Amino acid sequence: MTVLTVAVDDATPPYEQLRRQFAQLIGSGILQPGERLPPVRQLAGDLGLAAGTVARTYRELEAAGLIRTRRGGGTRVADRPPTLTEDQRRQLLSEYASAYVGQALLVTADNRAILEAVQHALAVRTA
Amino acid sequence: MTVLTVAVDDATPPYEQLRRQFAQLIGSGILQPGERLPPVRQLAGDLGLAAGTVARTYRELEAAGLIRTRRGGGTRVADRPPTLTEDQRRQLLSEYASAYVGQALLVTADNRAILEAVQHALAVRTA
Amino acid sequence: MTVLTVAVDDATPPYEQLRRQFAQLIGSGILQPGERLPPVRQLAGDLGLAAGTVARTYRELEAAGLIRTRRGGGTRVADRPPTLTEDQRRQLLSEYASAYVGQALLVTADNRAILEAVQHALAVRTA
Amino acid sequence: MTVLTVAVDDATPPYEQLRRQFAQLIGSGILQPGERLPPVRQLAGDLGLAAGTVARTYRELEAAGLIRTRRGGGTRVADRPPTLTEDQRRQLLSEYASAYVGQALLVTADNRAILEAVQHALAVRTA
DNA sequence: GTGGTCTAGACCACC
DNA sequence: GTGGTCTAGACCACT
Repeated sequence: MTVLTVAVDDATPPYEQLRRQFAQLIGSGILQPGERLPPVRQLAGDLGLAAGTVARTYRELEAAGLIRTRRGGGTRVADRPPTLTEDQRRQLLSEYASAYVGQALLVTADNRAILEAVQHALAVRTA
Repeated sequence: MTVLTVAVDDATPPYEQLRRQFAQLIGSGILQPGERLPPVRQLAGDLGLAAGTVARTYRELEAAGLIRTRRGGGTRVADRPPTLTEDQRRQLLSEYASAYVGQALLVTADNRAILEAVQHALAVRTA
Repeated sequence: MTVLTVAVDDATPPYEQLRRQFAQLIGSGILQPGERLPPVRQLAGDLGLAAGTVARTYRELEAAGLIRTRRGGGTRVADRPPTLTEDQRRQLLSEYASAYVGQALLVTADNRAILEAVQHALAVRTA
Repeated sequence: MTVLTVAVDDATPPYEQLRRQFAQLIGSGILQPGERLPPVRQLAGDLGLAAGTVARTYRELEAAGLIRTRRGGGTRVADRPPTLTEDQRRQLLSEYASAYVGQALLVTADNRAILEAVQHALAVRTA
């Protein structure tokens, strides 16, 4: 679970950085339904955060239906994480791609490299 | 210039959202060297922000060498925006791609759609 | 910590006056690595400034790598403040000396007094 | 007269940077009583400033008694620039030296280099 | 309690 | 008219 990182110098607050990472891990299936998340205090210690900060992340993930917390039973990925309509999927994917291309163009004018970087990332993620 | 937007409900602070957007517009060449940026107060009004917030965005862009401001003379894109080494380019591109793929997998498991969305965004941007 | 002062009638803005003073205190070792800086609001109150003004000073010092701030955790001198190349050192020292001599000549034509004032200041600082 | 420079990226406003430089040139005798200063518009053009900015510098120098302006007669160094008491001289010199030492310590811990830089600057100035 | 950000409006420096 | 800085106070994120 040490895939998780928090960049202190990022203007985006830690609880939100964490939330996004969990959302990705769950949405991509790397974290499977029913799988256990690390205890709040342990994760907080590992990342150098206060427990309350991690607790807030879990609270927001639960509100979004991505995880479920049971008293004394730890925190687990929800059995059936909420889904989107096909239209919403397309819309979001298009926005993400546009944002990525915007960033990538800042860094290279090479369209081919921009595509290959995605292929590479896909290969790594779905390995 | 109304391509610029600020999402109030985003945890990332407005001055930083704006900064990133300008960085992309400049890096991708949509804003050309020497081209004028909107006056601080006008942009602030358009976006519903305080002038100081936009001023901070401009200040940070100038510190990064992307723009050049002259008191009383407006704000323009720098003549020679700073460049990166080839290694830095590759590193950044790889990070961006990884983040995009992470988001995309949240929304679809279809690798082909993930790539096509990038191709589409490229087509639009470089049109 | 009341070595710090802000001259209201100086054309140099307060945030910059403060920044320079801290830079000197840190660079000369009067403020040691790890040592705590006064809280933003306390310092602001002591100096008759708005909190945001002091906050800006701290922000710029952090950007320069001289200090390290942690949300909710106060502000401290960085562990390893950044260093300069030998060439940069010589260049800067030469500029500072030239500026000093320029000021001193305004006030006395006595070369010996100009040197002795420096010796005296050195004795005080490194005491 | 091209000894004069204005650093655009300095937080100290141009009119004040200029004022200090003239004060030094006059106080150190490099500009002699009665000697002519460059016309406002010419100097403004050379430095890339608006005429009003230079005019303000001259206005403040005249208010301080360092120069005198006569209609149609250009601007000249005052015949008897105002002087300071011996105590004021000592006090100011001490402050300047202290500021110099503060800056220098930021850049080198070598007391000897700090003194030699002053000797060098003196040699250049009084050459 | 500590730092970060934002607003609203004011004044200054500059072109 | 344009950018820069400051204030005063509010709310948020974090320890």
